[in-house]
Amino acid sequence: MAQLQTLSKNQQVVFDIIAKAKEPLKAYSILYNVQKKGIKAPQQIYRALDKLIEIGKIHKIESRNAFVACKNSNCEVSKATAFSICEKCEQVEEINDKKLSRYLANYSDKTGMKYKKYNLEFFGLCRKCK
Amino acid sequence: MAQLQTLSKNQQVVFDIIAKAKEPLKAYSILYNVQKKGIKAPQQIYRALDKLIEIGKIHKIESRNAFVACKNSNCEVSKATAFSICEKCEQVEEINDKKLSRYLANYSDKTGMKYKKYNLEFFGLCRKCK
DNA sequence: TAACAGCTTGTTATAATATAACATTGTTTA
DNA sequence: TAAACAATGTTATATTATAACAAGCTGTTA
Repeated sequence: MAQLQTLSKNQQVVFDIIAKAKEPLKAYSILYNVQKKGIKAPQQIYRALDKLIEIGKIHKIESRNAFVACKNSNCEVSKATAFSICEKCEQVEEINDKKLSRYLANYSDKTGMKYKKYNLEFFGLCRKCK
Repeated sequence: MAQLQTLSKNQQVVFDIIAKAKEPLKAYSILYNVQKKGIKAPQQIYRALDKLIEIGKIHKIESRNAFVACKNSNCEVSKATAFSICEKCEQVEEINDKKLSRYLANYSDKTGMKYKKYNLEFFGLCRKCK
């Protein structure tokens, strides 16, 4: 069951900007965009980002140091993420594919490691750019 | 066919340190370790790293901003990478699993995107830490 | 051999990303 | 209401990465 999560003021401000954006946003670009709302320091952004990631409202695109809103199972803790990234226009889409996520969630290797989480990033050219 | 690649002086120095390390190395930690060899500036490290990645001798662990030597198909351009990362001891292993790599290399989603590359990072606790 | 192209190096400076540390305020809840 | 916890504000600093420019090496070719 998705838990209703009340966002704090800063968390809501940061989330709204990310959710409205069409592309992944960088922390400092978020910062510049919210300075009129009284948020002045990187720390405030990063704290909000950390919390939003923790509760699964956003994801970090590790290869880009940028953040996107979760489009899949809103409000669920994010421990299984997959993205497609266009190397030309930098458009990022979250992949929502039950088969893929089931495959990866059940994956176990020979080292005996127990996985709790994964992140997969595909790179290529999107339909427009190819 | 794996192409024999001659590394330049700086490239070799940086590669040797990464290859000898038991854990992923950060760029600046590499820098501190090679200052006795005459390499003084970050730029020299990053240039070597870029080249080594390009020719597939090392990989970047994106979630850690750290670098490991390729243990799989040495000297092949790296476009399909998978790692297991222990969240406690930070040990990283490259996963070499034909089935997994075949599955991901052939993966295509409904957006019509053509993938040339992927990177997968699994997180959990290694055998020692769990 | 001179001119050039391509790659690598060296160097200084600076940009971009992220966290430490400390003081304060708000909000639950026992 | 006091203790516990979450969130905020703020200054400073650490960490990661690139820009920009000058120069050296190596092989080609005209």
